[in-house]
Amino acid sequence: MELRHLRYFVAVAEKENVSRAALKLRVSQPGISRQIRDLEDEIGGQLFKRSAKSLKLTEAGAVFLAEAKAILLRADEAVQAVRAVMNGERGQIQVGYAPSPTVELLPCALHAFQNLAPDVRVTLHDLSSEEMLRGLHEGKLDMCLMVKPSVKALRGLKFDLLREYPTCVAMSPRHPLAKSKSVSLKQLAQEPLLAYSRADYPEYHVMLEEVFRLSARKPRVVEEHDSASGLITAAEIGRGVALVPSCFAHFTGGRIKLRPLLPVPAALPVGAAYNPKKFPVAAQKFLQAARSTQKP
Amino acid sequence: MELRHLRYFVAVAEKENVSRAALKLRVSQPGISRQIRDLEDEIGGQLFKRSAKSLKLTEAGAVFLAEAKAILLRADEAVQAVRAVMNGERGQIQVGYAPSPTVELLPCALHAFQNLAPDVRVTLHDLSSEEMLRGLHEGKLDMCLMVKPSVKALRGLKFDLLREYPTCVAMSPRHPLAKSKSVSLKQLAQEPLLAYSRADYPEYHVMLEEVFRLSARKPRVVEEHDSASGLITAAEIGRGVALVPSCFAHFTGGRIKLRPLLPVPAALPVGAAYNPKKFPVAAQKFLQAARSTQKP
DNA sequence: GCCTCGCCATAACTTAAAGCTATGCTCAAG
DNA sequence: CTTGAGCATAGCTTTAAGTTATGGCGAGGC
Repeated sequence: MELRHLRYFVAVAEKENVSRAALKLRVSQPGISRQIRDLEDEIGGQLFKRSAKSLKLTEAGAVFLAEAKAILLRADEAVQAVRAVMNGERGQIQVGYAPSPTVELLPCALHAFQNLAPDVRVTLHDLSSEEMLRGLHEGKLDMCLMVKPSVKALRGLKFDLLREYPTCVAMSPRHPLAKSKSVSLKQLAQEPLLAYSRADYPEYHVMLEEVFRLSARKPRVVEEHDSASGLITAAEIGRGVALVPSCFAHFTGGRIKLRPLLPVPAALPVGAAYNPKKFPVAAQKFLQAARSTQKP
Repeated sequence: MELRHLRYFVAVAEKENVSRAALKLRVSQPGISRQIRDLEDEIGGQLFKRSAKSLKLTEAGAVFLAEAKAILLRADEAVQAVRAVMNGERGQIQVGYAPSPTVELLPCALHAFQNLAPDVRVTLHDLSSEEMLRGLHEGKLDMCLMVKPSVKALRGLKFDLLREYPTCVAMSPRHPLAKSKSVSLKQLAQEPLLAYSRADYPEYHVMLEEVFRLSARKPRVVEEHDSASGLITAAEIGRGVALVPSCFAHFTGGRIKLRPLLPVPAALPVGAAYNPKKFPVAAQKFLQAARSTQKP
């Protein structure tokens, strides 16, 4: 039995007339007659009561008509569904992300993507940079929102810049510097400094050195933390000040104040990394959605 | 797209290997390759990621696999369902019946049929004899449980005898005759008689004449009723006695007593009428079930 | 580093089956 | 009784499914 049999059967059943059905299906009448007979042979009984002038469904035929229509409809829907997946309108993507740097970008991107492709499920994976790059290479991740990795670390992956957050000075609202509009490098050098741990965040210390190259005094790092929340909490209770990207404002609320540093240092580049060799349409749409969000 | 494409696709997807699938399907490997390619062309995208050594489903392919399996299953079930209808194991039959004469037979038959063909729905139609015979001729009814019609009335229909109920005398439990085991024709002739109306039940009056042919005295009909319940109620309150078939015991409970008449008159023949030209398998099974019930 | 093996794709050909034209048969209406 | 609508059958054509033969590609072994 093939779908053709069902298509012919449905047409004949609805027209109760082989010739009309043949006309509609753009094939000859004997062709239909033959296929219907073959179908009846396979099922093992009559689907139509034949009279000289027309044919009517038997009870069994009526049951089969409902079934056949349902099957044909289902087949149509299946093709539609698969095409939707191929067009990135349906399906699932695996997205890695670095929580702190993407605190502003990620919600915006997700929101825009929700409108663009509501039937694509996004699975988020909170991962380290290394894990993300590995996941992209292995094909386990479709895209990652993260701080721009070094060209060497990318090894064939692509990176699209989506945001740049200037580095700011974070401090307790009660800190004297919180009253001024900005902080000079000279002022900063006199403060006890809170930093990310050198072991886990070597790039952060590269950035620190870069900032203090223009300064006579070396930075006085009094504490190291292995997470953004630890760093922020330490700043909040006044153990020192920290250099953080401006986007941290989105999750610190009023706990700390952020003040621009002068001269303005290099900004933190945040964006999407992906493997151009394996970049599903749905993930492309996600990137497109992320790109469409305004850079504030 | 044909079911063949789906069958091939499912086999390849499950084996992740065209050659093995070809072996299982008993066709050559290039044949399968070709059909899969045609399928992909029609859908408009890849269902498999090809590598030299094997092939794996794409995301779209995975979605289509689930759909294809469901469609094939559905098609199988459809054929099974239709075959069940053809075998009279499923479907619907229209059964006419005369309520009073079938009060014992009908429940027995329905019960037996319930066991024999639980998935056939029986639609019951309480009809007059004429309506039943007409319905059978017109094909609106598949079978009728009724008093045997005259050969002339049948006009090509068939009748199978299922029960014979001897005619009895019905009377109030307080009636003097209720104390004796049987009633003689002579005793009956002295009682005021309750009868069905001549207009609606001519056959009943033929029966009355038949019974009283052996009697010197003519029957003294004091009331005529157009329904069994009216007749029984009249007997219950002592307005006379009535000649009714013995099966009436099944719906009168203790309201009236039934006593055999001596000499025993012709019994009431009750059975199934049907049109042999149009006698669905399910209806045949119903008749078979009815026949299988014990004649009490 | 090259060979071999397993597996898929393509090409060319064969065969099965879908489809076409022509025609016959049947029943109903005129 | 004829006519015509409409289904079935027969015989032939064409399409497409299926076959065998072969080439190419990458993994794994020597």
